[in-house]
Amino acid sequence: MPELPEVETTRQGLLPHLRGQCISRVDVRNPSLRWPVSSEVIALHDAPILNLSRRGKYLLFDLPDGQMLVHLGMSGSLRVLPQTAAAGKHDHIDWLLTNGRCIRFNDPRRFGSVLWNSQGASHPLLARMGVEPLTDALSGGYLAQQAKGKKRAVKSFLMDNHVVVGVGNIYAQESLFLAGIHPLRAVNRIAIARWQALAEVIKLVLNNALTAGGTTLRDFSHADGKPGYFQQQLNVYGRGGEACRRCGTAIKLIRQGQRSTCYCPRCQH
DNA sequence: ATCGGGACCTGCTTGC
DNA sequence: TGCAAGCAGGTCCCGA
Repeated sequence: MPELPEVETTRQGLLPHLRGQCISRVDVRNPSLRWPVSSEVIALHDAPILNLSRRGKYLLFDLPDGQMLVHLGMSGSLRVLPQTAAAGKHDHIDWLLTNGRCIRFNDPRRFGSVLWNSQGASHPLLARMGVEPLTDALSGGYLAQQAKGKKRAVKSFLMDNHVVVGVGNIYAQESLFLAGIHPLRAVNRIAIARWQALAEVIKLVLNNALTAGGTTLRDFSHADGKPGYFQQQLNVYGRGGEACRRCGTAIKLIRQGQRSTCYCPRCQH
Protein backbone atom coordinates (compact mmCIF):
# COMPACT_ATOMS: atom_id res chain seq x y z
CA MET A 1 0.00 0.00 0.00
CA PRO A 2 1.99 2.70 1.40
CA GLU A 3 3.19 5.62 -0.52
CA LEU A 4 2.69 9.01 1.03
CA PRO A 5 -1.05 9.34 0.33
CA GLU A 6 -1.69 5.98 1.96
CA VAL A 7 0.38 6.90 5.00
CA GLU A 8 -1.37 10.25 5.34
CA THR A 9 -4.75 8.53 4.93
CA THR A 10 -3.75 6.16 7.70
CA ARG A 11 -2.82 9.09 9.93
CA GLN A 12 -6.11 10.86 9.31
CA GLY A 13 -8.02 7.64 9.86
CA LEU A 14 -6.30 6.99 13.18
CA LEU A 15 -6.50 10.51 14.62
CA PRO A 16 -10.15 10.52 15.77
CA HIS A 17 -9.63 7.19 17.51
CA LEU A 18 -6.64 8.48 19.46
CA ARG A 19 -8.08 11.66 20.95
CA GLY A 20 -7.65 11.48 24.71
CA GLN A 21 -6.43 7.89 24.56
CA CYS A 22 -3.63 6.29 26.46
CA ILE A 23 -1.54 3.26 25.48
CA SER A 24 -2.07 0.95 28.42
CA ARG A 25 0.19 -1.82 27.12
CA VAL A 26 1.85 -3.15 23.97
CA ASP A 27 1.43 -6.75 22.80
CA VAL A 28 4.16 -7.85 20.44
CA ARG A 29 3.62 -11.18 18.73
CA ASN A 30 6.53 -10.91 16.33
CA PRO A 31 9.24 -8.32 17.00
CA SER A 32 11.33 -9.06 13.93
CA LEU A 33 10.46 -6.41 11.42
CA ARG A 34 12.99 -4.66 9.23
CA TRP A 35 14.74 -3.83 12.49
CA PRO A 36 13.72 -5.36 15.81
CA VAL A 37 10.87 -3.47 17.45
CA SER A 38 12.49 -0.97 19.83
CA SER A 39 12.60 -2.07 23.46
CA GLU A 40 11.30 1.35 24.53
CA VAL A 41 8.15 0.70 22.51
CA ILE A 42 7.65 -2.78 23.91
CA ALA A 43 7.97 -1.39 27.43
CA LEU A 44 5.35 1.36 26.95
CA HIS A 45 2.61 1.48 29.57
CA ASP A 46 0.07 4.10 30.59
CA ALA A 47 1.42 6.48 27.97
CA PRO A 48 -0.99 9.17 26.78
CA ILE A 49 -0.93 9.78 23.03
CA LEU A 50 -0.30 13.49 22.67
CA ASN A 51 -0.30 13.78 18.91
CA LEU A 52 0.11 11.85 15.66
CA SER A 53 2.03 13.50 12.85
CA ARG A 54 3.86 12.38 9.74
CA ARG A 55 7.30 12.95 8.25
CA GLY A 56 7.74 11.40 4.82
CA LYS A 57 6.31 7.92 5.18
CA TYR A 58 6.94 7.74 8.91
CA LEU A 59 4.04 8.06 11.32
CA LEU A 60 5.17 9.87 14.47
CA PHE A 61 3.32 9.22 17.73
CA ASP A 62 4.13 11.86 20.34
CA LEU A 63 4.32 10.32 23.79
CA PRO A 64 5.47 11.90 27.06
CA ASP A 65 9.01 10.49 26.98
CA GLY A 66 9.67 10.54 23.26
CA GLN A 67 8.38 9.72 19.84
CA MET A 68 7.34 6.36 18.42
CA LEU A 69 8.14 6.01 14.70
CA VAL A 70 6.09 3.62 12.59
CA HIS A 71 6.96 2.86 8.98
CA LEU A 72 4.60 0.63 6.99
CA GLY A 73 7.23 -0.67 4.57
CA MET A 74 5.77 -2.32 1.47
CA SER A 75 2.87 -4.19 2.98
CA GLY A 76 2.13 -2.76 6.40
CA SER A 77 -1.15 -1.35 7.71
CA LEU A 78 -2.58 0.00 10.94
CA ARG A 79 -6.18 -0.51 11.95
CA VAL A 80 -8.26 0.24 15.01
CA LEU A 81 -10.10 -2.80 16.35
CA PRO A 82 -11.69 -4.07 19.54
CA GLN A 83 -9.03 -5.71 21.71
CA THR A 84 -11.08 -8.89 21.57
CA ALA A 85 -10.71 -9.23 17.79
CA ALA A 86 -8.84 -12.43 16.94
CA ALA A 87 -5.31 -11.79 15.69
CA GLY A 88 -4.47 -13.01 12.19
CA LYS A 89 -1.29 -14.46 10.85
CA HIS A 90 0.56 -11.21 10.20
CA ASP A 91 -0.87 -9.12 13.03
CA HIS A 92 2.47 -8.51 14.72
CA ILE A 93 1.74 -5.74 17.23
CA ASP A 94 -1.23 -4.40 19.22
CA TRP A 95 -1.14 -1.10 21.08
CA LEU A 96 -3.89 -1.49 23.66
CA LEU A 97 -5.87 1.68 24.31
CA THR A 98 -7.76 2.64 27.43
CA ASN A 99 -11.09 2.64 25.58
CA GLY A 100 -11.02 -1.11 25.00
CA ARG A 101 -9.78 -0.89 21.46
CA CYS A 102 -6.33 -1.38 20.01
CA ILE A 103 -4.20 -0.17 17.14
CA ARG A 104 -3.15 -3.28 15.25
CA PHE A 105 -0.08 -3.47 13.01
CA ASN A 106 -0.29 -6.00 10.20
CA ASP A 107 2.63 -6.54 7.84
CA PRO A 108 2.99 -9.74 5.79
CA ARG A 109 6.41 -8.89 4.39
CA ARG A 110 7.75 -7.35 7.59
CA PHE A 111 9.58 -4.55 5.80
CA GLY A 112 7.96 -2.10 8.17
CA SER A 113 9.58 -0.78 11.33
CA VAL A 114 8.65 0.45 14.79
CA LEU A 115 11.34 2.62 16.30
CA TRP A 116 11.87 5.01 19.16
CA ASN A 117 13.21 8.52 19.36
CA SER A 118 14.01 9.87 22.81
CA GLN A 119 12.68 13.27 23.80
CA GLY A 120 14.61 16.05 22.11
CA ALA A 121 16.73 13.74 19.97
CA SER A 122 16.64 13.66 16.19
CA HIS A 123 16.42 10.17 14.79
CA PRO A 124 19.18 9.49 12.24
CA LEU A 125 16.64 8.18 9.75
CA LEU A 126 14.68 11.44 9.91
CA ALA A 127 17.57 13.86 10.24
CA ARG A 128 18.64 14.02 6.61
CA MET A 129 15.27 13.79 4.94
CA GLY A 130 14.38 16.06 2.04
CA VAL A 131 11.41 18.40 1.80
CA GLU A 132 7.75 17.47 2.19
CA PRO A 133 6.14 17.38 -1.26
CA LEU A 134 2.83 18.94 -0.20
CA THR A 135 4.40 22.08 1.20
CA ASP A 136 5.82 25.22 -0.39
CA ALA A 137 9.28 23.79 0.27
CA LEU A 138 8.87 21.70 -2.88
CA SER A 139 9.20 24.02 -5.85
CA GLY A 140 10.77 24.07 -9.28
CA GLY A 141 13.54 26.23 -7.93
CA TYR A 142 14.28 23.81 -5.12
CA LEU A 143 14.44 20.82 -7.48
CA ALA A 144 16.68 22.69 -9.92
CA GLN A 145 19.00 23.69 -7.11
CA GLN A 146 19.18 20.12 -5.77
CA ALA A 147 19.88 18.84 -9.29
CA LYS A 148 22.77 21.21 -9.85
CA GLY A 149 25.98 19.41 -10.78
CA LYS A 150 24.34 15.98 -10.83
CA LYS A 151 23.81 13.67 -13.75
CA ARG A 152 21.57 11.03 -12.31
CA ALA A 153 18.31 9.91 -13.91
CA VAL A 154 15.35 12.06 -12.90
CA LYS A 155 13.26 9.13 -11.72
CA SER A 156 15.81 7.94 -9.16
CA PHE A 157 16.34 11.60 -8.18
CA LEU A 158 12.63 11.95 -7.43
CA MET A 159 12.61 8.77 -5.39
CA ASP A 160 15.62 9.85 -3.34
CA ASN A 161 14.38 10.71 0.14
CA HIS A 162 17.25 13.13 0.65
CA VAL A 163 15.73 15.31 -2.07
CA VAL A 164 11.98 14.98 -1.51
CA VAL A 165 10.20 12.49 0.71
CA GLY A 166 7.15 10.42 -0.01
CA VAL A 167 7.41 10.03 -3.78
CA GLY A 168 7.49 6.30 -4.40
CA ASN A 169 7.51 4.17 -7.50
CA ILE A 170 3.90 4.76 -8.54
CA TYR A 171 3.78 8.52 -8.14
CA ALA A 172 7.26 9.11 -9.55
CA GLN A 173 6.15 7.43 -12.76
CA GLU A 174 2.80 9.21 -12.87
CA SER A 175 4.34 12.62 -12.21
CA LEU A 176 6.95 12.19 -14.93
CA PHE A 177 4.25 11.24 -17.41
CA LEU A 178 2.16 14.31 -16.61
CA ALA A 179 5.22 16.54 -16.83
CA GLY A 180 6.24 14.94 -20.14
CA ILE A 181 9.70 14.05 -18.85
CA HIS A 182 11.53 10.83 -19.75
CA PRO A 183 12.40 8.85 -16.59
CA LEU A 184 15.99 8.31 -17.70
CA ARG A 185 16.67 11.97 -18.46
CA ALA A 186 19.72 13.31 -16.61
CA VAL A 187 18.77 15.96 -14.06
CA ASN A 188 21.36 18.41 -15.37
CA ARG A 189 19.49 18.49 -18.67
CA ILE A 190 16.15 19.73 -17.39
CA ALA A 191 15.22 23.40 -17.78
CA ILE A 192 13.74 25.40 -14.93
CA ALA A 193 10.30 25.60 -16.55
CA ARG A 194 10.14 21.81 -16.62
CA TRP A 195 11.20 21.58 -12.97
CA GLN A 196 8.38 23.96 -12.15
CA ALA A 197 5.92 21.83 -14.08
CA LEU A 198 7.21 18.72 -12.36
CA ALA A 199 6.90 20.21 -8.87
CA GLU A 200 3.31 21.14 -9.67
CA VAL A 201 2.27 17.74 -10.99
CA ILE A 202 3.86 15.95 -8.03
CA LYS A 203 1.58 17.94 -5.73
CA LEU A 204 -1.38 17.35 -8.02
CA VAL A 205 -0.86 13.60 -8.24
CA LEU A 206 -0.32 13.20 -4.50
CA ASN A 207 -3.35 15.33 -3.67
CA ASN A 208 -5.54 13.39 -6.09
CA ALA A 209 -4.45 10.10 -4.58
CA LEU A 210 -4.99 11.50 -1.12
CA THR A 211 -8.55 12.49 -1.96
CA ALA A 212 -9.26 9.08 -3.49
CA GLY A 213 -7.65 7.19 -0.61
CA GLY A 214 -9.48 9.27 1.94
CA THR A 215 -12.79 8.28 0.43
CA THR A 216 -12.07 4.59 0.23
CA LEU A 217 -10.64 4.24 3.69
CA ARG A 218 -12.97 6.59 5.50
CA ASP A 219 -14.23 3.87 7.80
CA PHE A 220 -10.86 3.07 9.14
CA SER A 221 -11.67 -0.01 11.14
CA HIS A 222 -13.19 -1.57 8.04
CA ALA A 223 -11.15 -4.27 6.38
CA ASP A 224 -8.34 -2.73 4.39
CA GLY A 225 -7.54 -4.24 1.02
CA LYS A 226 -6.80 -2.09 -1.97
CA PRO A 227 -9.85 -1.34 -4.05
CA GLY A 228 -9.97 0.65 -7.25
CA TYR A 229 -9.45 4.04 -5.69
CA PHE A 230 -6.58 5.73 -7.48
CA GLN A 231 -6.24 3.00 -10.06
CA GLN A 232 -8.56 4.53 -12.63
CA GLN A 233 -6.37 7.60 -12.71
CA LEU A 234 -3.12 5.78 -13.44
CA ASN A 235 -1.63 6.76 -16.80
CA VAL A 236 1.52 4.64 -16.93
CA TYR A 237 2.14 2.66 -13.73
CA GLY A 238 1.54 -1.02 -14.36
CA ARG A 239 0.47 -0.33 -17.95
CA GLY A 240 3.49 -1.64 -19.88
CA GLY A 241 2.45 -2.64 -23.41
CA GLU A 242 -0.92 -0.89 -23.18
CA ALA A 243 -1.86 2.18 -25.20
CA CYS A 244 -0.97 5.62 -23.91
CA ARG A 245 -4.20 7.39 -22.90
CA ARG A 246 -2.96 10.56 -24.55
CA CYS A 247 -1.42 9.45 -27.86
CA GLY A 248 -2.11 5.73 -28.20
CA THR A 249 1.55 4.70 -28.40
CA ALA A 250 2.45 1.51 -26.50
CA ILE A 251 3.66 2.26 -22.98
CA LYS A 252 7.24 1.08 -22.47
CA LEU A 253 8.37 -0.96 -19.49
CA ILE A 254 12.00 -0.85 -18.40
CA ARG A 255 13.98 -1.82 -15.29
CA GLN A 256 15.62 1.02 -13.49
CA GLY A 257 17.62 0.10 -10.42
CA GLN A 258 15.70 -3.09 -9.64
CA ARG A 259 12.36 -1.32 -10.01
CA SER A 260 10.06 -1.26 -12.97
CA THR A 261 9.46 2.01 -14.76
CA CYS A 262 6.69 2.62 -17.29
CA TYR A 263 6.57 5.62 -19.60
CA CYS A 264 5.24 6.76 -22.94
CA PRO A 265 8.10 6.99 -25.45
CA ARG A 266 6.19 9.57 -27.46
CA CYS A 267 4.87 11.86 -24.72
CA GLN A 268 7.95 11.82 -22.50
CA HIS A 269 11.32 13.29 -23.50
C1' DA B 1 28.66 11.22 -6.42
C1' DT B 2 26.19 7.66 -8.54
C1' DC B 3 24.75 3.21 -9.77
C1' DG B 4 23.73 -1.44 -9.23
C1' DG B 5 23.02 -5.10 -6.47
C1' DG B 6 21.90 -7.51 -2.20
C1' DA B 7 19.53 -7.50 1.90
C1' DC B 8 15.25 -7.86 4.65
C1' DC B 9 10.21 -11.02 3.98
C1' DT B 10 5.57 -13.24 2.26
C1' DG B 11 2.16 -13.92 -1.17
C1' DC B 12 0.31 -13.74 -5.58
C1' DT B 13 0.52 -14.60 -10.62
C1' DT B 14 2.61 -16.74 -14.47
C1' DG B 15 4.46 -20.30 -17.29
C1' DC B 16 6.21 -24.82 -18.04
C1' DT C 1 -2.28 -30.04 -10.56
C1' DG C 2 2.30 -28.90 -9.06
C1' DC C 3 6.23 -26.32 -8.71
C1' DA C 4 9.55 -22.79 -9.56
C1' DA C 5 10.40 -18.32 -11.05
C1' DG C 6 9.39 -13.69 -11.03
C1' DC C 7 7.30 -9.80 -9.33
C1' DA C 8 5.26 -6.43 -5.76
C1' DG C 9 3.53 0.27 -3.24
C1' DG C 10 10.31 0.68 0.65
C1' DT C 11 14.83 1.85 1.69
C1' DC C 12 19.29 0.96 3.82
C1' DC C 13 23.97 -0.46 3.07
C1' DC C 14 27.84 -2.04 0.50
C1' DG C 15 31.25 -2.07 -3.19
C1' DA C 16 32.73 -0.58 -7.72
